[in-house]
Amino acid sequence: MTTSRSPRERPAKPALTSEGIVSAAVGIMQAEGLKKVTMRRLAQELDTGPASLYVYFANTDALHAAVLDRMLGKVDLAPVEAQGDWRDRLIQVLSSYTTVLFGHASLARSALVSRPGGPHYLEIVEAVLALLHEGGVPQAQAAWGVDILLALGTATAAEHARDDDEAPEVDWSTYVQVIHAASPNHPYIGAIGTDLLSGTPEERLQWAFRVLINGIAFTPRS
Amino acid sequence: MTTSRSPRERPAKPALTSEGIVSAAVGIMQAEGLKKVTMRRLAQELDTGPASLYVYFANTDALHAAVLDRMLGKVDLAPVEAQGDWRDRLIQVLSSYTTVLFGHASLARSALVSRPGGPHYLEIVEAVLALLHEGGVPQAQAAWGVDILLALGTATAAEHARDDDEAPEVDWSTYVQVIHAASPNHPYIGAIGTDLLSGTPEERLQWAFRVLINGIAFTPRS
DNA sequence: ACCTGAACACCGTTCAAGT
DNA sequence: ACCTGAACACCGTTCAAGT
Repeated sequence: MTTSRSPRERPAKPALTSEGIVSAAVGIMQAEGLKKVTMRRLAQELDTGPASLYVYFANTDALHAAVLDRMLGKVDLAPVEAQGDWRDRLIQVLSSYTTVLFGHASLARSALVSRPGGPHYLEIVEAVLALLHEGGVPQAQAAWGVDILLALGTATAAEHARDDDEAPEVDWSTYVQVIHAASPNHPYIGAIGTDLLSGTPEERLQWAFRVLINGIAFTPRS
Repeated sequence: MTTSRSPRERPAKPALTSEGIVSAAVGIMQAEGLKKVTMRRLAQELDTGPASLYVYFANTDALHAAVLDRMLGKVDLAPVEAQGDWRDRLIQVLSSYTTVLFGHASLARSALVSRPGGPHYLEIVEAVLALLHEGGVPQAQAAWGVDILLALGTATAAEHARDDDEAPEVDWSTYVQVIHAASPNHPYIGAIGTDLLSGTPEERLQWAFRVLINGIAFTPRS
């Protein structure tokens, strides 16, 4: 009487699909961090056993890669079609990419492990290539340049983003002390001092993107 | 009769020291990969219990960071004092840094997690700053530039290096198929085609370093 | 083909108790 | 201060058996 007629009373256990599994995984990640997105925890959430998930994902890395590509769907590619300097619009796309990863450090790290190749990642590659083309960057340089631009965004996110469940980033004053202590034996570090660490991650990354765009545009290949 | 007089028969259990623990950890890493460098496995190697190691390292990440800095001692900084174009010598130092990380992908990944700050890392930073100074790169640009140069080396190693115990890198032909499949909807990817993936990681990284050096030298901050 | 329970072989970290 | 055994709370992955 309770079970067959009224699926709302106890939500019917939904059939497993890759999409559904990834959705559940994203849910866990947003609530508790990627560290908790384990085969066992996910199976529990889906009311099944861990072994069932291996029908859809070969291993935990593959699962994380699928979560990553799902998240990359949030990247804002509108600047490609917008008005304005191509450099600025390229930086907007790259910043959006980085921002998505910034929210989940461990996700950025997984992007380093299994080079992303999902559909959303390809959209981003296409967008970057379109903007480099608009800027008249020689094709050979654009071909190798995309990779560098995205890799630097990924690496920055992996370094600076912190998941909720992780140890907090080391205190700034700790670094200042390290630099101060290093000064006697390291004259160049001493001379530059705290400017080594100045600026927000965002400011530094903006400059880094500009550096790369200039370098890619003006450095011939071999 | 056997134990007290002749330590060679059964090597005396050495007292624990940070240095000794790291040495044992490096040994395990070289034999079986960083994945096996766990508190439990290491304790077993040192003939003690896992809890003992927490006197020296706050957690597994801290242990891996110590292993990383030990490895960074192998980076060849001689080009700093050598003759020749400063750019070429800078690339030599950066290549040496990357090569050390290439041997152990998971180590490179750990460098992304806990920004390295050990003594050997500082030596490398100092070396890079010395060469940028020699090249007349403005100090503000050098200050932020070091970080980018090393981060790109780290990221490249994290992406391309494979540990023995890991899944092998995805087949090149797989990527070619992905690109081919993407062509209809992604004109720029289609136009560039396999040049997106051409070259060895080393060739690409050499060019990337050149791109960065040029960009850093010629892109003013703010 | 898809799903499952149960098992194997591991983990990190803490804590109370010892020296 | 340093070291330890034991415990708690987890993991990934495989496999034989079921539907």
